[in-house]
Amino acid sequence: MNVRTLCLAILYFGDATGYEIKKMSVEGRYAHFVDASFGSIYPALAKLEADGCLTVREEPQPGKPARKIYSITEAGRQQFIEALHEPPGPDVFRSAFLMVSMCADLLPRERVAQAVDERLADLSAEIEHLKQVAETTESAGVAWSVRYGITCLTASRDYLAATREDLEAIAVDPAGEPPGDTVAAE
Amino acid sequence: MNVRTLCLAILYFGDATGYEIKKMSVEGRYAHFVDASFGSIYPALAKLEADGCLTVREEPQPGKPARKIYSITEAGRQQFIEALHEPPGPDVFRSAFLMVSMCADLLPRERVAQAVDERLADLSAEIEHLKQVAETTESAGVAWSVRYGITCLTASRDYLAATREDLEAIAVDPAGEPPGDTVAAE
DNA sequence: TAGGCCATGTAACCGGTTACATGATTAG
DNA sequence: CTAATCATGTAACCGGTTACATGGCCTA
Repeated sequence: MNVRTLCLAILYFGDATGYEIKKMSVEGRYAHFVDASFGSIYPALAKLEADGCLTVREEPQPGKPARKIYSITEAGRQQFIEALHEPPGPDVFRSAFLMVSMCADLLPRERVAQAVDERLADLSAEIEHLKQVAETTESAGVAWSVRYGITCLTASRDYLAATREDLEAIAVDPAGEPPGDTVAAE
Repeated sequence: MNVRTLCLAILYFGDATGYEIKKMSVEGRYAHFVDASFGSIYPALAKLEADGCLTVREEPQPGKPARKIYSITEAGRQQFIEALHEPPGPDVFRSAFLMVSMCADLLPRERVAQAVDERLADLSAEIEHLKQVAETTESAGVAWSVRYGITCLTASRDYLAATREDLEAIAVDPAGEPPGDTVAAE
């Protein structure tokens, strides 16, 4: 999924400015597709408008640059539906935490514990966020997706909370050998 | 996590060639960090060697280019441990399936069912793969990580299998209005 | 009064992919 | 006979990020 399609997706469900699209792609319920920056969104919107997929309406604001509110056109809707029909690539999960847990035996216990705390906090925050989305959405598809997300994230959080002791026990003893020495003895 | 660190991680646990690193980063237990291509791995290994993080040993093979087997040096180990101490970014989950499920009401039921089938197959394949890794690993950290992964993926698969009817019921009736028209009526 | 939020946009950069070049061996 | 696997490497490209430019309003 590229920024172009993301813009189409967001605008399918309502008008928005580039600034709002950025926010939604980072914090909102569109956060699991591509996290686009201004440097990619503004050019994408301009291109989309030139292609006839969007229309703009400018709303002047005293002292600020005018808000450029984009609306999707029929051509834009069609392009999005087409994109939805394309075979989706496999889901991608990239985790720096996983690298820490795989290498727990190379790290001091406190470092591993810290990584677990952070991951647990991230997980809880995301679950809370999804619960808020669940309360505000009217779309059945979004509601199903949110329940799915909450289920997966909760399973992850619960397992991590229940087994963190096992993971932390793998880490090197802070009083024992300094990190690296155990394996470095080749 | 960039390709450089990935190479260091893989070579920390044993010598390998660029070709083998590629395979591990796509299929192996390193698949959840960056999926690097040859075009990024070979230059990274050359740079790493120039930086004194790796040593190479060439193993000539009749008719094929010589295998260049890389080994990590003490400097390389230190750099990897340092990378492990850096604050890891939040975990990233990117899903085209999620876009389909969120927009289920814009798609024909068969399209949604197909996406569910594919996702279910991906999930099962990955669970099977992790079970195989579990049988072969000797590292306690890898073993913990694999159990964690199996737990999360199983929760995901089970919930999807249990609620797929709900999701498919959201899709547009194939006998009814063609996709797009329901919402397009603005 | 400092910092964050609003709001747009451009240009340089960069990390990665894709395609290319080369070629023997093995499995279907 | 074809396709995949092994095995290395380069060059063009591209989609995205980062940093920059501008500036008023609101909150701590």
